[in-house]
Amino acid sequence: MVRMTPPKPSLEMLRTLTDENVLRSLMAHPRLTRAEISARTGISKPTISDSVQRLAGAGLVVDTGERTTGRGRAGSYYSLSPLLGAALVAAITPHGVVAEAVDALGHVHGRVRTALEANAGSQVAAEALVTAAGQLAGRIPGRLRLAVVSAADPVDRGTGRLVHLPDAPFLVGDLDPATVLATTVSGPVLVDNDVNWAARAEHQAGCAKGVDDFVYLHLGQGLGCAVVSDGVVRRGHRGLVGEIAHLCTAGPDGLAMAFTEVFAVLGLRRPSSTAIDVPVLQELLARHDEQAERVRAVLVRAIGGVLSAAVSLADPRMVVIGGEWGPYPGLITAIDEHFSRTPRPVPLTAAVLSSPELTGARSRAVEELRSLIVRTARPAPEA
Amino acid sequence: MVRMTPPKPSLEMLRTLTDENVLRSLMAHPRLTRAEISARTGISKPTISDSVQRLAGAGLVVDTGERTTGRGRAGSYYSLSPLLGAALVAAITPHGVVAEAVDALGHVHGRVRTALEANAGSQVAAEALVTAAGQLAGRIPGRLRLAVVSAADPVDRGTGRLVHLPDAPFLVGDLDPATVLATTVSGPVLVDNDVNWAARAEHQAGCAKGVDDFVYLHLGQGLGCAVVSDGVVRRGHRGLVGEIAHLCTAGPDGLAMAFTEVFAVLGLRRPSSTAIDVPVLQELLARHDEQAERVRAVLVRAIGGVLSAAVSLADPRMVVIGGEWGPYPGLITAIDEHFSRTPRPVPLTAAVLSSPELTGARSRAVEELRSLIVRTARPAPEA
DNA sequence: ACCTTTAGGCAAGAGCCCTTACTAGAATGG
DNA sequence: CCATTCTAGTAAGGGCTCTTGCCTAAAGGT
Repeated sequence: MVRMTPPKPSLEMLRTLTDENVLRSLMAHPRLTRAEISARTGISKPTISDSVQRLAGAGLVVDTGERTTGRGRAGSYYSLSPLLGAALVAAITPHGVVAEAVDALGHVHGRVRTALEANAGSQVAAEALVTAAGQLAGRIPGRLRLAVVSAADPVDRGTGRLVHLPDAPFLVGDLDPATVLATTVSGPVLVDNDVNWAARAEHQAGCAKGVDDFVYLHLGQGLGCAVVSDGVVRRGHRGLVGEIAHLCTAGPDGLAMAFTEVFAVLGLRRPSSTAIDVPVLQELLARHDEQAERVRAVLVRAIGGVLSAAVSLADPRMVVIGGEWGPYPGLITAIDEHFSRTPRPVPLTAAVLSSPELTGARSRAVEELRSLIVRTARPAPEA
Repeated sequence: MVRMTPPKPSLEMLRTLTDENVLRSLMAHPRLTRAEISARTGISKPTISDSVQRLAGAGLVVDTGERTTGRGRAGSYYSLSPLLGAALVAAITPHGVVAEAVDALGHVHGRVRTALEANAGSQVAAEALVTAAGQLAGRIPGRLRLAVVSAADPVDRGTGRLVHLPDAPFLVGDLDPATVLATTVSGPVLVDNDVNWAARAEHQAGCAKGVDDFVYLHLGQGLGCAVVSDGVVRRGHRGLVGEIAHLCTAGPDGLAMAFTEVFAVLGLRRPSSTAIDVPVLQELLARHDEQAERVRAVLVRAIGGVLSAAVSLADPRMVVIGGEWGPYPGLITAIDEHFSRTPRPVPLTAAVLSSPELTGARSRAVEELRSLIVRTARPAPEA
């Protein structure tokens, strides 16, 4: 359903729109003269001058003091006020926390890495997150106005909390980023799982660039996937799109079973855990004896079953495979070969980005920060 | 990615927006005085008067000649011009063609039904469609400005043509509604399959009203489903979302096989066809002997496998079951019971609407016609 | 007959954007 | 050194839209 009620027209709306044009121009280009903004937006010079004056008065935009050089009169460069603040981008995995601050221009202002011991627990992760956020907050001129968090666990869409699904590993553990960051970050905290952010990154700058419908299959310690439909990562009602542990597929002897169950039967799960034993699996994928071939064939068919579901329910233009062991060279070609014999084959590609979850979260953070700035025509109070 | 470049502000834009407010008001209410429009939109009376005068001059709006009665000065009623035309809504199944004309108010102006003999072929269906469209075009004051077509086959999203997938029945047959209707309909022809339209209908007015994430499972002669995500029916890259014939699920003896294969093994397909034999299946669902129970158990488990895929990849808030034999009372409760023992159960409901595909297509037609009218009201963007 | 109520019109005013024309200032070229 | 040329920015005026406030017209109630 499209918007039923168009917005009420008013002169204030026009002014706001002009200001938005100016701000967006300065977000795309670090410094511009009023004449350049005018040329870029197609809005007349006097109108731009008015808007810049308004925005400068409100503290959103500052005269940098720099001047143009070259023929003609020197122009004054304007840019976004540094006090507009930044967004926190954080990725939490069982191995550690990575956090950075990013401003409305998309520039990264600092990066903090905290390693975590295995099984350190969500409490420790939460502390590492807060510490990192605090350090970053001290390094930037403004304050942290929002946060975008990637977590290596399913995320409840409504609450932003990490959720534990049956028979799926709970890698990070019970954690509520919004609560944890409430004191350090003044605005909204957006949380999603790493696979979804990775898919976003591959969509914007990776192997799925420009592909508006694709599926990203993550094969690592956990099993997950992301569904990008009409250019957007779809999350579903609770945010659990792509939690494929229980997807019905083919196991050994052609028996139907849950995807995660296949790994259990093959002995590829870590002891007393529902997580995949990645080292064992990688070692197995490297071998070429008969037993390894047999296991690999089972895996390929199981993954094929998952892809048949993805093709049926998402109709992707391509399938991207990522994760710790998914893009293993021999595996992809084997899946591809199996897949090409199915009734609806789809091109298969390995993910190409490193730390895609951070890239994806960062792009969302920049987007969100920009729209926050445009929405609130108000300067961030000094830190 | 949200819009990067906001629209350029101008007074013309305000005027256009005012006109759109007026038109949308008159689309929601058949006749209104200028004062009523003003009250409804919150825009001042003089502005509305200007706009109505403009639109009346352009022929989009007409003074009906009627006047208000009651206290106070009598006001003139205005309404949309009947010459604005209508949209064609058509549903094509192997059994026949149903077509109607609908105007911008959502009123149905005529309905034509043409029965088709079994296996009549797509040629005959195309002729029936053209004939029906021609009849309807003669019954309305304006002309047919667009068409929305429902077809009981998968539809290619890019071309609007019906496509034949391996191992799925090709019920209507090779048909290109856009070409067929080119002479009768002056504008765009939107085509989608009946399951997607049915899901749209259930979303807007049926059992999934207000539910922005759900899955509609169609169990009839063909097997299909629709995925509604974030309030919109998702179609995927080629428009083949929901073509679940090859989805890997559990068959007899717990063997993994394609969904449609289960029916083949159970002997529930029509002879030398990939279509489900609905009468046989219905008869079987009504029986209660041991063999029927056994077959039913297999079906329930197979459908359960499909639903596990839907839950994993779409995370619906609910599952709606429609189709000729899907909403069979005993079947739904059996699926529900089986489903409730899975790790991620989701509420199950039977579809409630009759001819949902027509309802869904009609609502899209009205929406599209309205937006077409609003678009043509604004000055044509120069080439 | 008079009052109340409502639709609609008119006039004044403010705001926003645009065009045109002008001024200011910096590099270039003789 | 001065004139030229080119560009940034400003000023003035105009057109357009929306709003407020007041007025008239017309119908119903008292």
